[in-house]
This record gives sequence, structure tokens and C-alpha cells, in this order.
Amino acid sequence: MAKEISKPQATSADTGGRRATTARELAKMLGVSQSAVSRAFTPGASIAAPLRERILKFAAEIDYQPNAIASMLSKSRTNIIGIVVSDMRNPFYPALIERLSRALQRIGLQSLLFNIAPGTNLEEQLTALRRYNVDAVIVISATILSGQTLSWATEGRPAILINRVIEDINMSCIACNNSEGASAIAEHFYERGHKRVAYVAGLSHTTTNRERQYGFITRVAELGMTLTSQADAGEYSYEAGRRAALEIIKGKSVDAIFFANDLLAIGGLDALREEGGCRVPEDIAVAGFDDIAMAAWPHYNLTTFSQPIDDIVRVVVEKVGSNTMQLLEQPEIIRLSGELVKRKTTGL
Amino acid sequence: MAKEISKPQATSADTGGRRATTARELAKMLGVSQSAVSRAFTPGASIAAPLRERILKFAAEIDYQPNAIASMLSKSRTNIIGIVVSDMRNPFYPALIERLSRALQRIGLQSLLFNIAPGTNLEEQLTALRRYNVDAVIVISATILSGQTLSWATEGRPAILINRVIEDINMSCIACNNSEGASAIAEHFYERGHKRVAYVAGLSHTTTNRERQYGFITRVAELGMTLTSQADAGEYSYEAGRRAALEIIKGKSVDAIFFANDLLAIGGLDALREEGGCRVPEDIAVAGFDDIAMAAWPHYNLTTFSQPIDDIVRVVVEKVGSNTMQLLEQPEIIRLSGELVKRKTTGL
DNA sequence: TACCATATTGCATTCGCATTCATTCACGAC
DNA sequence: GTCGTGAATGAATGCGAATGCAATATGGTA
Repeated sequence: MAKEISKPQATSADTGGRRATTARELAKMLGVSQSAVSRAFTPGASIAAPLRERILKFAAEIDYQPNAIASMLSKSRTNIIGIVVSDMRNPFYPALIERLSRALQRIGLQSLLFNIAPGTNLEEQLTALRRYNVDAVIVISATILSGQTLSWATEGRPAILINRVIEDINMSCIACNNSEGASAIAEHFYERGHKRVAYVAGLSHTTTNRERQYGFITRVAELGMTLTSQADAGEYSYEAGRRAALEIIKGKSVDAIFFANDLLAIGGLDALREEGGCRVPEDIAVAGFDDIAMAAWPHYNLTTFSQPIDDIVRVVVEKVGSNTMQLLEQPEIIRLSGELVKRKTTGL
Repeated sequence: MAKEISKPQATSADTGGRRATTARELAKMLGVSQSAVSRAFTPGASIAAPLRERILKFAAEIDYQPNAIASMLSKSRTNIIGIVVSDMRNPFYPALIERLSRALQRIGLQSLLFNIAPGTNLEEQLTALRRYNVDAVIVISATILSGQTLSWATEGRPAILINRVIEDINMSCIACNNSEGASAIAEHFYERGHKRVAYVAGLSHTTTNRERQYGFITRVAELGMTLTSQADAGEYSYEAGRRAALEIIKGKSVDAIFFANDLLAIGGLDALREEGGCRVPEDIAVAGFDDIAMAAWPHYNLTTFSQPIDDIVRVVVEKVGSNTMQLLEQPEIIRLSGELVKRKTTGL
């Protein structure tokens, strides 16, 4: 009864050869069929428990791992999610990417990172995205990509936009309710007695900016406050925040400034205190948006509207993890609600 | 002579079908062989220029793209580089990852991100890394992974460690000369007349910490300065920096503190000024390491040792991009030299 | 005992492209 | 005009796992 089983001789010697054991080889060693090996590694496949165990045990011994590439080809499913990013300078994005990629990994999905450099040929860069047959695409870039480019790049593949809403584009969008958040900031200013307020845009054409701007200005008007001025920083950066803040307070009297995101606000905050000669919050209040880690640092203690990163990740993973096709058939726009975080830049 | 060419009819109708055109189909439409199509897309392949052009032109028309998965399987080369990361909180890493992934993309390599969560089963998480047959692995994690785990995960695959040096592990390591950098900081302190100095470690067992600590302490001794105290912050974070700074100045008189990295230093800086009641640099000087973007912010203006990110990226891409096997055969330890950046936290 | 339903297993094929091998063709040299 | 040389092309095979289908085994039933 005892079959002759070839020993896993080639396990350690082939450091140079770099050819891993294949399912067929393993099968031969065990005297079973390659199908059996494949089934042993496929949950729910039709295979008897003892055989599966025998195979898995032996596989572990000789350190066999199914070749994912071959599997992709035959299943036409890669278990890879393409993540398109363009701005890692704003800490909000690394934080999001970190949690997202971990959550994906937890359910067996890998993240292929597409880092879109501004000012380069997008289509060329995204060609790779199309070739790799990723199961779905998650776009985290708040800027840069036009809807058209996106459609081209994802080419009928399930896609989700995070932090960016484009209608009529056949993609699901997930974003926090920017408008309501900005509204809440306006109300908060109002409650603290700041009547003359200003708004600093990041990139004025981005959807996040438009929504935040709209929400803020609308509520400001409703509450009878005065919108003293608006500035367009031109980019979502610390330096831009500094410049915008100084410009805002030049000449005019302002009680409070709402910056389109935290990075701008932090830059503005430093500039106001150090170059503008203002005390914050005594002379002027400041608020941002996102609630990045730095906002909570004691030095900044920035009032902001917190994006529900965990919720975003949860929803994205849910959508991407299950029946991905559904993303295509029923693209939907999902609004998740963030939370106003009152800190010291708007009061004591 | 004019052959009947089938029209690219299936181009727009199959949004639901999701099956892209194959090389064989394209070949049939054009009346050529599948080999020809493959060759048309393979630089340097043996194919006449006119035929190649005809194929490429038609391919562009019907929006054909070679399936990368199939290509991987037959070439047993994925053009994918695995990037293992564990800490995206320290801005140094996102900055590095961003430039690295862009540089890789520029030469046609994609980045598969493996985000290692601390305190989880590493081997399980890295199983995926092994299955995906990445061409090479770049490990950017300064912490967490033991040499043994690494070897297992990369399994004879070319691997490069960035910012971490492990000897006798059959992998190339690239790091800036931490020891010299720390030395330079010590000298800088000395020149500015700070004689009583302190060192704050991040994670004491990491190689970066050991090297920086060694370089600093050694030079301090050589120059006859006094090492007043050392603290181990326990992690490379802003908060840890705050705590460590306050502990350092408790009771003792210190002229200057060198923090193992910028994030710690920035935390320490804020704490010294706001809770410690110190003026920096008048009462106490502060220096960090890495030169993250924040260090240059006017508010911090932190003296630090700048890591040569561009050089690191260049070298890594060079190694990974060319003959990857060489990485295995001749693992080497490469030290790139950074640069002391003198800013206001060590003098005016 | 004979027979059908179900559970296991192996065989052969498929996924889409790269590549080897053989064939054909064109051009020069002798 | 013949043979040699190299380029261009197509047919066929391989990469490694998944899977439809057929074959076999198992168990229960009449």
C-alpha cells in the first residue's frame, strides 16, 4: 500500500534556478493528479478531506505555493485592486491608503499603486492600469483626472472614486458630506461670535473645494454673517495656506478663516501667528477640513471637520470585496457623514 | 489583393461582457498570425516595419492592449515590484514611496504595496507576496521585520532593504550614512557651543537608531562634550517626541537634544516651547534626522540631516530595473551620503 | 443482487501571449 | 544560374492552474 513518494529534494538547492515547484510536479510526487492539487487549494472544491489534507501537508513541507499568475490567467480574476493616487504630500492620503490597503489585504486583495505625476501624459501612464486587468480601480486623487480620462482608464472595469464626486460617469463615488461639513464650520464660527469670515480655496475647480465652498458660503449667508473675502491658494499645501492667510488679513478685518483643508489651515495658522501678528483664536479663528493627525497636535489644536476614514474604507472594501460587477451596474454616490471637531483655534 | 478585413464590430457593444480582444482575434481580423501581433508589441522582435505598423495601427483603432497577465505567465516576469511598508505615519515614508513608485513606473514597473500591520501574523500576510511572483522586493520598513521573516518572504527573490541594514542576509541594503550624519549633528552642536547634549532614540533596537545613536555618542565623546542623558521614546512619533523631550529636561540642564528623527524632534520642539518653557534655540538647541517636509516649515525650521531620497530612489531603480539577478548574486550594502541642513533650531 | 444518486478523481482543454522551430522569400556573391 | 545567408513569417508548443466532462467509487435502496 505504501507508495514510493519522491523526496522533496530540490527544495534548498535551487537558489539560483528560481523555478518554484509547480502543482503538476507536486502531484507527481504524491501520485495524484494536478487537478487534485488545485482543488486542495480551492476552498469549496470537490475533494475528499483526507486527500486535501495530505496534499496541503506535503505542500507545506516542500514549501509549495500556487502560482498566482497562472491562477489569474485561468480564472480571469486577479485579486488585485488598482489604487490611483496623485498627491501623497497631503497626509490625509497616506493615512487613507494605509488603512485601505490593510483592509484589502485582510480579505485577500492586493493593492497595485498607480502614482499619477501631475503634468505628465496621463493616458500613457494609465495604459499599464488597463493592461494589468485589475479587478477594480479605486481613485483617491482629488485632483488631476478628468472624467473622460478616468473612463478610458477603467474601461468598463468597476471603479470607485474616493473624495471626489463626478456625476454621469458610471462610477461609484464615495465622499464625506463636504457641504454639510463646511456648513457646520460656518455655524460653529457663528456660535463663537465670529461674524466676518473668509474662505480659502485649495484648487478651486476640484469637487471637494466646490462643495466645501458652497456649503460654507451658503450657510454664512443664511446666518447673516459677512463673507469678507475669498482666496484661491492654488494648491492644497502648507505654503499656499501661508500665502493665502497673509493675503486675507491684509487690510481687511476678519474674525475667522475657513481653509479648504487642514494642510492649508495649518500653514495659515502658522503664518497668522508668526508673520501676521495675530493671536489665534483671540484675534482670529481658524478652521480646516479633514482632521489629519497634525490637526490634533497640541501646537496646532486645529478645529476641523473630521473625515470618516474608517467608514470610507469599510464601504469601499465592502463594495470591492463582494460582487464587483455590481459597481458597474449600479454606480451610486455615497455620502458619509463626518464630524465637527472643535479645538482651540476657534475658541478656548 | 485587397483582403477582406473584418470590422472591429465588438468594440463598443460588450460593456457587459468584459472580455477584451485577444491577440489571436486581432490577428484573424488582419489576416496575420498571432505571433506577428505579439512581435509587433515586442520591442526588438523580428518583424518587418510595415507589418508592425499595420498591426499597431489597427490595434490602436480597436483599442487592443496585450493582456499583461498572460504575458507574465509566458515570460515568467511580472514587471511588478513588491514594496513592503509598515509605517506611513512618518511622512518620510510616503515621500519616499511616492518618488519610488513614480520612478519605477517611468521604466515600466508597477508597485504592489504590502502594508505590514504591526502585531499581526507576518508570515500569513507575506504569503501573498510570495505567490505573486514579483520581480523584486523593496522593503522600506525600518521596523518590525526580522531578517528571518524577510528571507522567507523574499524566497530567493531579489530584495533590497531601504533605510535598514542587516548583514549576512543575502540582500542588498541601501541607507544613508546614519552614523556620519549623527556625527555631523554632534559637531554642529559643538560648533554652536552646546556642550551638554542629550539623545532621544526612537525604537532603540532598529538599525537606524543604533547607527545614529552610535555616531552621535561617539563624536560627542571625542569632542569632549557631555552626554547628559538619553531617552528611548519607544516609537517614532510626534507624541513620543513630546514625552521624551519633557523627560530629558526634567531636572537636568541640557544645551541641545538630538532626536533620532524629525517627527520626534518636531514633537520635542513643540513640547519644549509650550510645556517646557524653553526658548529654542536660545535655551536649548534641537536637531532631527530625515529632513521631512515639515522640518522646513517656517514654524519649525528644524536643523536636521537630510536623507538623499533622490539618490536612494535612483540607486534602487537602477538595481531593480536592470539585471535583477545581480541583486541576488552580489548583495551589497550601499551607503549614500546625506547632508547637514542647518536651520534655526540650532542657532540664529 | 441489481441499480441509481452522489461524491471523488483524473483527463484534457483552456486562459492569452511568448518563443522555438521550420519554412519561405529576397538578395548577393560566385 | 546556383547556392548561401539572413530576414520575415506562421505553426505549434509552453507557461501553471482552473475546470468541464467522463470515469470511477461509494452508499443506500428496492
